[in-house]
Amino acid sequence: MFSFPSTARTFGASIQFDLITMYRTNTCGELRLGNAGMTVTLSGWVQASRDLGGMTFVDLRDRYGITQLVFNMEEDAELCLQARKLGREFVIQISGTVRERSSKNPNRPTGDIEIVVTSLRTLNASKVPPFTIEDDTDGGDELRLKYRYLDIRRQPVQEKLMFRARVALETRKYLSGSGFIEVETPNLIKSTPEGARDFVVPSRVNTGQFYALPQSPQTFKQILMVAGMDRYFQIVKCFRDEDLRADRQPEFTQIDCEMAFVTREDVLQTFEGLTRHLFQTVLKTDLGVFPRMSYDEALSRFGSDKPDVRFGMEFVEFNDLAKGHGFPVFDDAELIVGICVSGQAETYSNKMLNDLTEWMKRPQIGVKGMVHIKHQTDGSIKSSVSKYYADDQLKQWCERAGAVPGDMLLVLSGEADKVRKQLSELRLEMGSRLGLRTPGEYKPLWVVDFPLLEWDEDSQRYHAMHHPFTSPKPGQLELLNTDPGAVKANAYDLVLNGNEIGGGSIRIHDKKTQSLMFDYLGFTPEQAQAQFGFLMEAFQYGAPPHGGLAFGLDRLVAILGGQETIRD
RNA sequence: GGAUCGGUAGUUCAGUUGGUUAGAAUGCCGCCCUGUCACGGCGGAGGUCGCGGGUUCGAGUCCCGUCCGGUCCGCCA
Repeated sequence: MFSFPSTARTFGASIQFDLITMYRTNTCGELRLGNAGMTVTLSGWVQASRDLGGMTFVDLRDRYGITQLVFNMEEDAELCLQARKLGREFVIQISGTVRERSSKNPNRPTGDIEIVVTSLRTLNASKVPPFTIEDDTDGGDELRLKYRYLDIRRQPVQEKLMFRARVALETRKYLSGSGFIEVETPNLIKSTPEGARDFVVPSRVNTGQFYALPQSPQTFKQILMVAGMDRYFQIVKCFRDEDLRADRQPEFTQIDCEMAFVTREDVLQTFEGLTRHLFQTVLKTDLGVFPRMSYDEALSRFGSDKPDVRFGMEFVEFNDLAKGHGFPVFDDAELIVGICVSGQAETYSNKMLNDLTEWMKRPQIGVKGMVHIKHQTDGSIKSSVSKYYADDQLKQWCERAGAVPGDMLLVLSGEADKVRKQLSELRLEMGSRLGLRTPGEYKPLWVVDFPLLEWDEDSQRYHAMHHPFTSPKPGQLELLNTDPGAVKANAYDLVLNGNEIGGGSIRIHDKKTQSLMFDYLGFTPEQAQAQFGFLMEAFQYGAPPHGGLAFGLDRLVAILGGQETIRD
């Protein structure tokens, strides 16, 4: 594409060191037809160059856009030859005149004009980049990370960074406007394990001693409530030394908030407001009033504590209808539960059902088998369990599930907790396959009344489901001794399209209850004192009732931006 | 910690049952081209097939080991 010998293009060969008093009069994204005739100076990177022989076009790029430069052999041969030498990603400065194009490019905001260049200066040459700096790059993930500065030059990445900044700015605006004060909390702290492994930083002064990096500013924000800050927030890095996943990073950012003298209702209203504000300002979408659902209800209707409520396909239980008909798989099962898939009785062939069953048998899900009942459009029943149940009996199943002719039931059975999880996966998969999880549709949901404790098989004891500072719902503390698993916490999660984007609780604010909790969770008084003594001491100096919540900023940004992963 | 998939040209990938000189696209270099914008046409260069060992007349291909990366499980209040 370039007609000069490669020696002329070696790194730095043509850098000019004249005194430059000004780099640009405009950016590469702002000139329009109305600017025609203006003399301008632009600086930026060479995106691409097209040498047509008699004339050469160069696309000049910066953060704001791309502007086409034109060089003509007949008008200025020397300059045109100079332009041909430019390689990709050279940093150049040009001056010239804005001119209306004879053939316009409707795909670019600046596509109606071009710059007739009268002077060209190379500010810095560039090696050929290892991947193309285009919207659809040819570079793999690893390469893009190694040359992150080149990756970020790409417009889609720049847009994502700007988008994230905008979400953070709108968050600050909203919370500041609601009386929240942004406070920075320490990063080099004493280890206060919260379930995950701590990252650790060796101390230079005390050899052999280590600082921990915070997994969240949880205890600090509670201290700030005792300190009378009333309303605190922070957009803060948190660190957890655990293995990564597509939606999980060891270092991530939270919008962390805490409020004093609030009930659960106050907290939910405040952060419903924040979420609505973000969707309003960033996506121009009104989320309306967020529905609420108890943890127990979410689990029995959707098998998940973070259900995607963009579509129905709710769980239907069949224990009474299924048992006692000689089908051993069902007779032995703790729970027989299914979903009704609308209009698929005749679309889903046996092969498709087999493939689906194989998909469900993968170790990640691990079902042993799946029963289907097709309510055919002619009113008949086709089922994999016809051997054990009469058509009339199976029609009762359909009736319970609200299945009309043309619908299909998919039924799983087994141990209750496990089978709910499995059916939840199936529900999401069917929702995706049938296109019911509409991109651009947003259905928020508060999941409330989480259990306070969770049984852990490994250690044979109860663990805090949220964290040990979460308060039980009023009047439930006494249940701890009789039926610990039934105690509900004053905790809540904000769920959006099947993603947990935030979670929080009303906290314990008195030493007695907090000690009781630690004791119950298996901390000895000494351990509790050593790890959380500072908090319990603070609670003795007039700790106000308080509660709060934390959002995962990157997950929120990913959902707002319609992304699958939080990586970029 | 475990399972699994991958590593071949600058880059993204293909490579059959183990068999001649390892291919494509794109990028790069050169020549031609005055309205391109994924410019076009012609030509060219470019490879330690991740690394080490083994089987074999012969290994990109099969086996063992190892390193690196992805995904999933465990883990992640």
